[in-house]
Amino acid sequence: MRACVDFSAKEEARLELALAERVIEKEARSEIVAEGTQPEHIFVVKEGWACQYRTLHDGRRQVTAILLPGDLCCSHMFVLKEADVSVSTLTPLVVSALSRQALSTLVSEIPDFSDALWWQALMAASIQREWTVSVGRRDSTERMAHLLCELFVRLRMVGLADADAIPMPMTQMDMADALGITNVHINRTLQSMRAKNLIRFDRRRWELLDLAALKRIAMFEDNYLHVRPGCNLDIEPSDPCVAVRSG
Amino acid sequence: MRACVDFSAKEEARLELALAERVIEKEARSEIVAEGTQPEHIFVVKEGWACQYRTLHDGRRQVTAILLPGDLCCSHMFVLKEADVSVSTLTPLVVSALSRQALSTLVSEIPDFSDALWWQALMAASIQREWTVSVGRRDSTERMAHLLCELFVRLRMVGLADADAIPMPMTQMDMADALGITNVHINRTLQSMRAKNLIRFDRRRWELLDLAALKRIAMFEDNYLHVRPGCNLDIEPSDPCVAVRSG
DNA sequence: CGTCCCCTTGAATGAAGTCAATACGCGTGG
DNA sequence: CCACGCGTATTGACTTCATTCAAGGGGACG
Repeated sequence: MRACVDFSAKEEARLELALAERVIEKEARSEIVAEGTQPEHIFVVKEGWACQYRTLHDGRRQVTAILLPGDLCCSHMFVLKEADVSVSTLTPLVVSALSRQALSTLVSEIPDFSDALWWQALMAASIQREWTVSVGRRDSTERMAHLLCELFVRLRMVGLADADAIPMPMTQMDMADALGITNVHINRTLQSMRAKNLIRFDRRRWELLDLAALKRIAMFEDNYLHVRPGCNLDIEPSDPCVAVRSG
Repeated sequence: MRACVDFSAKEEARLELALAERVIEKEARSEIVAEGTQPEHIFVVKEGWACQYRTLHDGRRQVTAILLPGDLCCSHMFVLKEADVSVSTLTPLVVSALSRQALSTLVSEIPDFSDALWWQALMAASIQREWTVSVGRRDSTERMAHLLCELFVRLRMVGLADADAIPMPMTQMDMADALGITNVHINRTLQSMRAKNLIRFDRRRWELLDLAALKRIAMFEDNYLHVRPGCNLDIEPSDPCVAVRSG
């Protein structure tokens, strides 16, 4: 599922079995996890997008992560006592729920599973760091460009992006809350980017007209997301993104 | 060392032994880890402060974490391929270095050590998320207040803060890079906070004159940092902060 | 006693926020 | 089919917060 550790066929099957155990479907724009509660399960996103966010007393909201297919949701909740973030769907969502029990069973049955969990957690932390850098030190255009590059690479890794376009279910309001900008200013930023022929959109499909320029503007680093050398994002996504275990 | 898991006396001793293996001292304002390199060790801070940051091409810098005594530095580097951040000391620093080997030995010898590592990683991630919220949705005064509250609580947990004051080795420049603000504006923010009798400083010792007000301004949540109920920050720090393992 | 780094201050500028009005697309129900 | 409502996108005018640039101050240290 996540291209980080190469499981054997048997392990893969075991994993699939566990993930098939309890599959849940949620409609678009519904809350999965509420801040302050102690969720029973962690979730693995199978289809659709979700976002993780914190809301301040006065209503200000900051999205802290976008969850795409293959991502884990709230892996921290079994160690920390309660959720410090909320999670809501952006699109209709299909997730596998894993109980604490199921998780520890997997850890004991699949030798490399623990490594996979670590990889995923550290990856998420790395993305989180870069988001801090974005909101702290990039201006609105740079932030937007960085978000688009990140989403492009991540979607590409799981075969959900064309060579030059991505689906975009987020509203401008969602983006505003993700980038720490107001929705009005997001709109203006997007317009200026469209005027420069960097992007174009038709409904919920966004074309990245000049990916190289976007990366340059965003100061997007290719070693970000620790993309495997064997994982060539330029080729068609149908081509399997071969996982090579480091070390 | 980290108040998260209660080790037995024997385990504690084993841990101390490992940490004593290779102790390194660094002078103030020196680089420990450079972005892009693959460090040989992870570090446990014993004394002093350090900061983790990313630098963009054009020199803009964003501090992504402050490392205090008890904190782990760069635990991700054994899983991810190379450092995606730099780390520099703020004060003279004493750290224990652990090789990958030493780390995995500890994991196998101390049953709960892996849990401790997880706790630390998820804790760091939680702080990182809150920093994203800060730079994204808090104004300069709120950010500063939040940083001070966070440092107060974290220092208090390791017995390094008085009831109403903290040491502050960071320059206003460092704070600027941590909060995503310019140093000039940090200065103005601090002055306005001093004028409101929220803080006062004498050299590198900062008094938090009205912690309740600071928390209110920062919208600082007490469940942030997942402070254990048994860990009362109001009492004297000399009083041991008893660790209670959750679950 | 000079130098360097850090802190402080002022004036001008700029990026993003606020408020408010309008437009658009889409599904619902009359 | 059209009117309506609702959420989202767009636009303009104005304000605010923060940056920029530039200059001066103050303490530590050689």
